[in-house]
Amino acid sequence: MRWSNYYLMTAREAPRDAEVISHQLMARSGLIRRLAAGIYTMQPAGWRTMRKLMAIVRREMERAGAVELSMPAIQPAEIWEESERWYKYGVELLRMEDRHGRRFCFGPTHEEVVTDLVRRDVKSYRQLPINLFQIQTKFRDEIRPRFGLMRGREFIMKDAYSFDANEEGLDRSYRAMHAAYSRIFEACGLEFSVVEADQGAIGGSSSHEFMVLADTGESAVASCAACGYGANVERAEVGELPVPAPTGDEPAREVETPGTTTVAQVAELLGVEPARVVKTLIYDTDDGLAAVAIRGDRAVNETKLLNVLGGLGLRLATAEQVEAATGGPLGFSGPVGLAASLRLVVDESARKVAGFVCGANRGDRHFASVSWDRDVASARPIEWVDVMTAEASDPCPRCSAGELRLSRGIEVGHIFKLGTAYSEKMNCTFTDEHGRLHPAEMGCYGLGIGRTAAAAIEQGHDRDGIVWPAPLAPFAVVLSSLDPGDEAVRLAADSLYEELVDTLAPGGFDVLYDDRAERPGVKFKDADLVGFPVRVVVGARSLRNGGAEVSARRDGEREVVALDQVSDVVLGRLR
RNA sequence: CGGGGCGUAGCUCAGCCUGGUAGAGCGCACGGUUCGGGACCGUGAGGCCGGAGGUUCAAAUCCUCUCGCCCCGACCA
Repeated sequence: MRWSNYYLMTAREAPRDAEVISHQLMARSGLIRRLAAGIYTMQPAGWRTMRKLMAIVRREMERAGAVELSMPAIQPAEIWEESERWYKYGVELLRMEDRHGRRFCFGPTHEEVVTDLVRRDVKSYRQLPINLFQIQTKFRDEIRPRFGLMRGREFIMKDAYSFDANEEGLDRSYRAMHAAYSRIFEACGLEFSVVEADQGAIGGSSSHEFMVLADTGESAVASCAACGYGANVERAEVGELPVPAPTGDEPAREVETPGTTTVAQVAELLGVEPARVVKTLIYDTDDGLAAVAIRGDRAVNETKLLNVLGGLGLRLATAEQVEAATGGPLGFSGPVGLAASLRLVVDESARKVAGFVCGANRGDRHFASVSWDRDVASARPIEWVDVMTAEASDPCPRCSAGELRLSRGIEVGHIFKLGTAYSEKMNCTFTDEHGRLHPAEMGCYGLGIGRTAAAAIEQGHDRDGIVWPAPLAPFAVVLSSLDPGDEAVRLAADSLYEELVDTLAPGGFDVLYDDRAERPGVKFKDADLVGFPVRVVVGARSLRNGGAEVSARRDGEREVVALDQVSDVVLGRLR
């Protein structure tokens, strides 16, 4: 491809709305152009990167036995009502009506469509397992799209869905996808880690996220260097925390604590460590109010809490709701004397605190030396749960040696075991060898194409621009002719271009020939900005020096190479 | 949805407070000088100052409404 005929326009400045580096560099290097919030055109060079990534994904998916198809983006409401997600998915589901008033949505994911397809085609265990995938445009009406391709409203995703006859089969399908994803991200040259994830609204029994590690990532990950445990912070467990020393069997007593509405204030006033204080939060849930108690030095993990309490959402109760539920003002709630009708869940970590301090459900009053068994459980039910947010340096939940480290990552892939959640609701059943009907065991596997490309830039860039991993670069090689007006240079560059194309094409490597009538500085800056892994420079000077100059974007290492050696050297650099 | 901010040339922005001829840099076109890390000089094209309404002799500027966009929070397959 000759740059003079191509469509690749670079810019010195990034658009004002570009906040993260990948967005800035994609915009500056002419890869993407914003059309509306979270909606982007893939310009030709950007689309080449997407196509390369999609080719890798296709190759590895097919190698893992998945079969490609293409499902509609527009989906009728009926199947979403069957799965009940028409009601549960919320505002992110872009709904619409056709001219007859029939209701549709623009698919954010395709469990319903694929389940509807398979239930019509698959009748027997002999037809299983099946794994169907597509690479397709999705739409999610994100509350806050941002960061360019990292969190768009319209975006390209590879989604796969497996159907098995039993759980063992699902395990196999899941492991095959796990392995395929690992190969994909390795092939892309990305540093990533696989962590346990929260299942969220999609449901199911198990899920893992593939995280590309980057400080700008939107997801927080907890991991243990000692044993390899890794989990999204939304889900991360915590090992045994040190417990404050027990205080003996002294009875609970009420103490005056004027104006102390925070754990820190109470702890200071009473001269105890915050871990000895148990804080009680009142949450407003789909099923009414619920009280949540946790050690005072720790934060509630609302994702875990939502999983415990059920429903679609929760929020902290208002001061009025707190007062109505507990009889005391906000800031003085506690488990002692709470109405038995009010649901009480307590984090396991608080269970081991003997003789704790808690709110008295009266203004300016706390209880001290409280015992769960003696003072709370005797009067009402308690649900012991894990709703704690993991923090850095917490003990690892899996091994005794390690401690948790928190880092940030970009979620580029997510795999789920769905089990029979959809197949039961949508009656996707097959006949087993004994003639009995069973719902299919399903898995679903998503991989963000644009997000992966953006993550590659977050991981690979420097002051001058993008440093692509070679497999994802729009072109593997840029050939810059510095003096296109000079007959000798032009002839040498032209023939070098032809030769490079011939030599590299069989290996799947492509060449962009910068034959533009631009000054050398412009060509160098553009080549660095767009980030072609290998650069070949031909100019009057290089010819005098004996040929062309070959250099690598990543380390800048240059060498002058005789013209007839250039293709071999370039090929060597790319492998 | 709550809080904050911004919409002026293709891009980045000034002008607005204190109403009176719409500006700069980059980019673009043409001419010239340059030519190995985003050159320089000259000339030029390019704007419903997001939209609507209002105040005023007069609105980019003041007021109201509205649309779009960004940030923080809430929320989040």
